[in-house]
Amino acid sequence: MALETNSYFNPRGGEVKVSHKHSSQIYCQSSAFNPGISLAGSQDIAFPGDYQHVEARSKVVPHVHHASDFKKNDKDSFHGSASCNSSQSRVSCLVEIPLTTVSESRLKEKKSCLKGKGKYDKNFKIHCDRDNDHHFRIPTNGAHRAQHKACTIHQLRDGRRLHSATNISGSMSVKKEIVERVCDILAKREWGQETVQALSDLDLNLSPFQINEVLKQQKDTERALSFFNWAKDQRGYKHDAHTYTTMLGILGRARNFEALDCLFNEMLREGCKPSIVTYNRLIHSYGRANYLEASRNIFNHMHTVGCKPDRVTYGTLIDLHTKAGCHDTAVGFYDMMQQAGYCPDTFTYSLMIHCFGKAGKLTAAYRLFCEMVDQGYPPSLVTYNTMIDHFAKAGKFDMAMKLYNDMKEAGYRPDQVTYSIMMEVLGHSGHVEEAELVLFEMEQAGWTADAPIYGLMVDLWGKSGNAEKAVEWFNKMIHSGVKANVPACNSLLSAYLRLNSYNAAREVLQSMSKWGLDPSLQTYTLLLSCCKGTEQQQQIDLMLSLKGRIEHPAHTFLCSFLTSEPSDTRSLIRHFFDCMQFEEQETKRGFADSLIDFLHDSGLKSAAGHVWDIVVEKSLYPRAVTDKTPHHWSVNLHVMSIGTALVALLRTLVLFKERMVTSGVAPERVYIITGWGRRSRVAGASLVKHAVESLLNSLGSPFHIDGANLGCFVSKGKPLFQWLTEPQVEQVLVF
DNA sequence: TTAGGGTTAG
Repeated sequence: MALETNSYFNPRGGEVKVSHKHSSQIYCQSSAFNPGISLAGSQDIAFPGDYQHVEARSKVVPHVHHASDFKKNDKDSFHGSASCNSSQSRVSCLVEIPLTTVSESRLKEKKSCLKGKGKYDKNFKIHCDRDNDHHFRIPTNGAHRAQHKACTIHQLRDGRRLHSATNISGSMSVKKEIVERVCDILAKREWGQETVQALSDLDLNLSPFQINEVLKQQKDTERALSFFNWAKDQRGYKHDAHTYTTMLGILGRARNFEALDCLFNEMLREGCKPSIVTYNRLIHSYGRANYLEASRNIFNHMHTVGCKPDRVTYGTLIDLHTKAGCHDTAVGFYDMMQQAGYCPDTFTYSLMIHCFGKAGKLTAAYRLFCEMVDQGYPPSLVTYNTMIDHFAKAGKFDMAMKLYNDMKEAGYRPDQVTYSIMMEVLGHSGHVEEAELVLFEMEQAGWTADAPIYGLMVDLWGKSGNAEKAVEWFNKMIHSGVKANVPACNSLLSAYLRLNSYNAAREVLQSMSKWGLDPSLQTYTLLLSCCKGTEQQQQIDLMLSLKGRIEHPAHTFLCSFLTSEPSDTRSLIRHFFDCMQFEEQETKRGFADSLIDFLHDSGLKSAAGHVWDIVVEKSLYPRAVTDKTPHHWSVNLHVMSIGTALVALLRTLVLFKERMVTSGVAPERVYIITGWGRRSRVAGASLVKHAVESLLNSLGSPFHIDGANLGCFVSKGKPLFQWLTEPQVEQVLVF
């Protein structure tokens, strides 16, 4: 049963749709216009006759939607109303549903009507998609299905054989029951002959719609694919763009790209045209697995096949590139989106605010936040959380608090993310006890602490050097019935390693093993970053003693790296990072940073250099080496450890020298950005900066601090080139 | 016909 057109209420891009979703449902939906309100709710009401219930649902308006009981009137139709209210506006729709039983042929000539009328506050306007009367029409074939439907439901509940789905297509609840039955069969056992038999016993001709509903509920990839292939073999059945898209999404989520490619080719071969959603899912699947180039290739491919990217396509690409640290590319996609005629909405604005914040461009982020408000797009809870986080991490606590209050004023209640942000900021600025108070406040507000929240408390106390409090919170987590997870164990481990309490650290690792928690790449990063100083060998032993149920690639890698001199270092490193393809870039960067620092510290400079080369090749440091302009080159060592910063600097200087030799042109200026340094305790006293400075000074470099930026060394290109060709410098550069 | 896609912290 389809509604031909909707009534649109559109104050600031929000809309209210009233649609006849199905013969048994009326659907009233409103979205996005009030900054203060975010949650959805729905209300089902009893509805006599063929129409089982009317649903008034709102994505935005939480409490006030209303749908009246529909009453039969003397014109042989039902009438009633549905409304959505918010503090700023009210929308209500009067609906009238004729209930005349007509023949199919007559239906085609004369369609029954559903009339809707909008009422609204004076501040907002209603405009209608098709006509000014706010009329919308639905075809309906009335009550003659009711009898059949009742019979089918009865049979389903009876557990007897079902009618063919083609005969019972009229009822949503029956469709749901069929889907549930199929899902039950799939859930009961591993895929096999029994499953196939059980499915064929149902004797159903499932439609692509139903197959898709089943697929959406499948958690197990293999099972989903088996079901998908089973469906394909059913007589008269053909997958459509929806089922292909859902299956592609499942394979993408499981990172099974071989099967994904195969299925996509099959889709094309079968003449099933990929939709915009198909392409968006492919872009997302590849991108989340760090195959960013593949994502961009799909984006380009869309143009060649005439599929115009939409706001979601651009949003996905913006998000992926932000996560990979390629902020400039993300901004490029944002510009492209606008050139393609899409103005940013709340969602896209939030993505870009996140992007600018991650790129360290707080002013640009806030400018965009203000722009979005000016443009009439209310910030969402996510937008507020993001902006608060950026301000807080930059130490602008007054602005963070202002936005926090604005957010509450706009009607949002802080959620777990908001509380986490507040806790983290307090903890990292030395106020761990206040962070505890925020956690209690969170619990009073009705949220329960989960493993990540407990883990955060463990982490904060651990980082403040208080392992006792860290373990106290860890135990609180266990006692509250929350299962420990790997990050929480990592935090406790880190607390002990920080204090050189190796026995306690070993106990944590043993507990992890006992609980079946396998060490993660972060576990190895932690262990590696502690392997320093006089007790280095003891720490290395601890690290190498670590074993999960399945050996982590980092274990194999570090063993072969630390126990003997590997024959082909570069291919070993490359192979390891290939194995880490699906890890988050940030996580891999953390491991690489610890590894290079460790190798540099242990006098294995050559190996450290190889690791740097390969992580650059793998785009783990997309922002490290950039050109401000063609004549202004720079290397950014801002968030690196000392060892990594020095290795990166020397390698980049070699690169700059090669570029000058090849092009025969020296840049006007070259910048070395050290910032305040990740390891710095006191503002302005960056350990990275001092390490870089002493290296440059010891070699008599032409770099110097220029202007107000104390964290930036500058040199002109020509004297730099001369310096780089001096024998004692060349000697240092080769390792 | 119905349905399918993108965001924040740890």
